[in-house]
Amino acid sequence: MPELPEVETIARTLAPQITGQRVRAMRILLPKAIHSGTRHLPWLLGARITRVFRRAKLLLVELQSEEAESAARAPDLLLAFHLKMTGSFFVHPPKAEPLKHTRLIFDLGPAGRLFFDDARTFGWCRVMRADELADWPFWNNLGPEPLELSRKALAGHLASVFAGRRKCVKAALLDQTLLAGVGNIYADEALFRAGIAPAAQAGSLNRARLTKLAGAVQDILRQAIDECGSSIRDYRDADGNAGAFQNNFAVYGRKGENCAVCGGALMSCRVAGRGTVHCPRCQT
DNA sequence: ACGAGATCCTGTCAGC
DNA sequence: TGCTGACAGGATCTCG
Repeated sequence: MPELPEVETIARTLAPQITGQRVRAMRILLPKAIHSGTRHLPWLLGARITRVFRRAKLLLVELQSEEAESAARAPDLLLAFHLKMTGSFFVHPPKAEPLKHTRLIFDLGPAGRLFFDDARTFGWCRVMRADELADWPFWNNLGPEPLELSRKALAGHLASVFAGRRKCVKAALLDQTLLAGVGNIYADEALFRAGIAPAAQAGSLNRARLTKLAGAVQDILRQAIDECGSSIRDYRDADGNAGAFQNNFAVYGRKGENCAVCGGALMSCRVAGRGTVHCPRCQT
């Protein structure tokens, strides 16, 4: 379940392996993994990868088509991947054949074959011209990056987008149009650190509590990036390494265990349709 | 306009 | 031992 820290880690580990390489061929093993239709696929052939980066939970691969390269124009193509729960990348040797869950293969010639694997098949890839990004509603509706704002600015942003909202704060944190990158794990962890009950109404939180929440979200995301993300079951980065932040979880996956702060039992419930663990004594 | 719930999908695990 | 059902969850869709 790659959230912001996991996608960031994947982008950082994948970039040195594929930047500068050309796409020689592409193989689609699961057609529904391509969300954009196939009209742009031919442009990918011969295109050179110029950048690998992240926005929200999207992994973005920027390319320069052969046509743009010969005309000395800027990179003009973009692959946008959403890994959803089980998407992963790995660069295999040049002749590697697909694995059980391989959905897409990008043949990079002597540099190897980039596999997009995804057991649960929720993940997808959009193939776009770079200038089509501005017309993509999903992209346009994304909220700000939590680590690109100061703590004060993030608190102010939360105050403004949560104002008047009756939905619970956890659902609001998971809403990518309000804030980008936070998923179920880091929402639970941030709410615990901030001492806020997941079911509290978003619009009911005062400025002091929102400031605490803003700090908790930023701290948790920074620490998780420092530890290369969290590995639940099968998450691996593009070097095949597991993250380590799962060892720091205070609540996620710890239902029934004792709260590290007050010693009371951690409770499990459903909030916003998601499995949620919290400490009823520390979070109000 | 907003919010809640169902939906997609397959691997894993608890319980019988 | 082997089967069944619950569960995991991001974004989208439908419905109230």
